[in-house]
Amino acid sequence: MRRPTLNDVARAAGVSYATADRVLNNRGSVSGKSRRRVQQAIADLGYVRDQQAANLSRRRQFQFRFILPIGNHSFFQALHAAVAEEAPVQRGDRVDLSIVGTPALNADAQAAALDAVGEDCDCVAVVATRTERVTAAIRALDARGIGVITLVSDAAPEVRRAYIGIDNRTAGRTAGRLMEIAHGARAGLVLPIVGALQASDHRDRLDGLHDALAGTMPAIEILPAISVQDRADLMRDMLPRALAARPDISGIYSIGAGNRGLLEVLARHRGPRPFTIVHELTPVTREGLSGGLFDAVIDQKPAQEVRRAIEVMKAIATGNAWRDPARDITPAIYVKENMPLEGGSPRAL
Amino acid sequence: MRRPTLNDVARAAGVSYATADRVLNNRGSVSGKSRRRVQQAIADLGYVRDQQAANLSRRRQFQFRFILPIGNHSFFQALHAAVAEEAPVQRGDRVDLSIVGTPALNADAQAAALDAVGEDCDCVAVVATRTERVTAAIRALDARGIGVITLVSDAAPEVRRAYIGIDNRTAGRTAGRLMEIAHGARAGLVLPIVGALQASDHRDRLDGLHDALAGTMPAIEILPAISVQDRADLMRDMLPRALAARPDISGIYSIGAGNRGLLEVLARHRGPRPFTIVHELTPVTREGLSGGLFDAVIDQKPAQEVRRAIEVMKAIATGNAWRDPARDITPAIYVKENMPLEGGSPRAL
DNA sequence: CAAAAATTGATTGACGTCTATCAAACCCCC
DNA sequence: GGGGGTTTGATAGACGTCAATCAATTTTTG
Repeated sequence: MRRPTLNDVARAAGVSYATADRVLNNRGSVSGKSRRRVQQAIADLGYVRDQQAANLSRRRQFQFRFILPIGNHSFFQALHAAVAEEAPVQRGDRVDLSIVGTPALNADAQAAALDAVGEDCDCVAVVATRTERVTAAIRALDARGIGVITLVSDAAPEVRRAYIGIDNRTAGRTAGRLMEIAHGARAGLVLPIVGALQASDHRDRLDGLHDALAGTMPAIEILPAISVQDRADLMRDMLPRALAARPDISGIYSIGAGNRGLLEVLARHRGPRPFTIVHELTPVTREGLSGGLFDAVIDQKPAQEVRRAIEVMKAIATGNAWRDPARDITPAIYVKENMPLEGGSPRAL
Repeated sequence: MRRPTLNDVARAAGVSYATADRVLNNRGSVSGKSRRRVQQAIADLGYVRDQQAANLSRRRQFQFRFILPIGNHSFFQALHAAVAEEAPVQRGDRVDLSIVGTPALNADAQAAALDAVGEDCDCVAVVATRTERVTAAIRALDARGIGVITLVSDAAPEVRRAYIGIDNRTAGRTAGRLMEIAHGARAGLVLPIVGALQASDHRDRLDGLHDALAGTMPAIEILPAISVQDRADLMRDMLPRALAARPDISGIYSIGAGNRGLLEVLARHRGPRPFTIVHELTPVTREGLSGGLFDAVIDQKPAQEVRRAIEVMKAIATGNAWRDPARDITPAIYVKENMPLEGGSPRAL
């Protein structure tokens, strides 16, 4: 019951190993008859190429580079940690991961990091900004034969090979639906809080919120978004004023970061607490969920995205097909009860 | 910049390949001095054993068996499909998956399937029932050196190596929290629908619902559960009567299967529609979500569970440590907006 | 029919690790 | 310092595939 090798295939097809190899890897010239017999034998025996032996023989070693924003956002830190955690595991499978950090939202730095990718690199994943410079840099890399995928934040779709990340408009719609559920069939007033409206992901989420709440009856209205630059201090400053101005606010949708400030403001808030949705599972948002100050977290599961990215990068590097990631990467909804445990250290046998 | 091999390590440590190998795989006898020098060299060079070459050389081939319930429940079909889909992929990585179906909820058949596992099998995953016979069968397998993990439904924790699946009580609590959110701060009446209360997963979910809604103010009350045996026809029969008996029902929590019937009943239902939560993303529940008759689906992401199970089985078979799956396997909440697309065919390059 | 071209077979040496064997070198103890 | 045990080195043949070479055979072509 040993699994068949290419030698078995050759024997079954009545040809030499060399010919079977030529068919399998279509190289050299093979007559139609031999080709058919080999393919038949492959089908009959259920032969599947041993990837591990193949990789060994080809001395195939993948170099993948992740270009990630650095910054004190917990989300980026989590993303970074997720890549770092995969590195030693992948190392044993002949895949080397390297990480380059760039200042967040800096298109020049990103383009520079892309340009700096060496020839030995097989594929690049970048948390992209959608700018001319980055588009050009990605195109240049592709011309050098190095595929680029985008992670978390997309670039121009025509230049990258795949995008691994959630659709932010969908995320916003999901938040809107939760708002609607939380309002029952009552009217309401939702305050969106963004980092900056220039950021396309924030804008998309806000658009999604509008999509979902348009035409609710009775109406759930949406206030103009306040911008806190993803900073907790600005949140502490601006949010109380906004809440004071409109005491009838029944929902808060925090689209970006700075949620430490949000948490503090809500803790001090008098009166009925607005239904509060925030983004990304981080220490702060976990605290908010457990403490009951945040009602729901919309998360993109960065660790899963990273694993998925590596899968797709392998497929690109080997020229195989891959599953369209858009199908299974959707924003996750966490409430207090289904929030996953933090950490997750390996358990000894 | 080739990655270091064990030969490089030996050279750096100033010992022979044989000695380095003895240290790495601790076999034979090695002096403390040599051992230290080799370990130092491993650390210095950042040597990581090439798993693929190692597997090849050991002719390590894993045989994993999945023992799954058969039945016309879409969930089990999805689980089956998920395993079947992984099979060819894993095949290329020297892992053979085989599936054995047993009649659902039949402990004898399950125990028989466990007993029938051959010596060449390295690890077994079973959707278990928590019964004496199954416990004994698992223990017997373990005694033969074949580890057993449970999938989706747990057995006695002391006999299995790991459980891959959601905590059903948590799932029930999650449903309860959604109910609470949907009720705003209003009173309500929730009707739970189970397959059978003997099934521990259904009982756990129901308990979770009670946990979450206990002490809500004003009270959200929970009716006694009706049992529809996971059958759509019984659902069509019993549910309308239950709804007629208590027109003030404001929420429905469908804990098991038979949701085709639920969908039809809700479509015909007059008056305000109860907030409806169901389990498992299947064609029927997708339809319910898109059509707006179901409000939320709690899903256990079977495909992800299967991949996770294979990972853990590999770790068990090789004697490595594995991550505690309980940390990241939590019930997912889907609403209409964040529901993943069906299918997910591979995309060509 | 002969020459040219296409196809095939046989073989070889990697790739990095595992496993085993045998002889040589070293250590400790009496 | 000699004997017994322990540690070490050197080496070789797998594992399944890749990639290449060269000679032998078949087919095509003029």
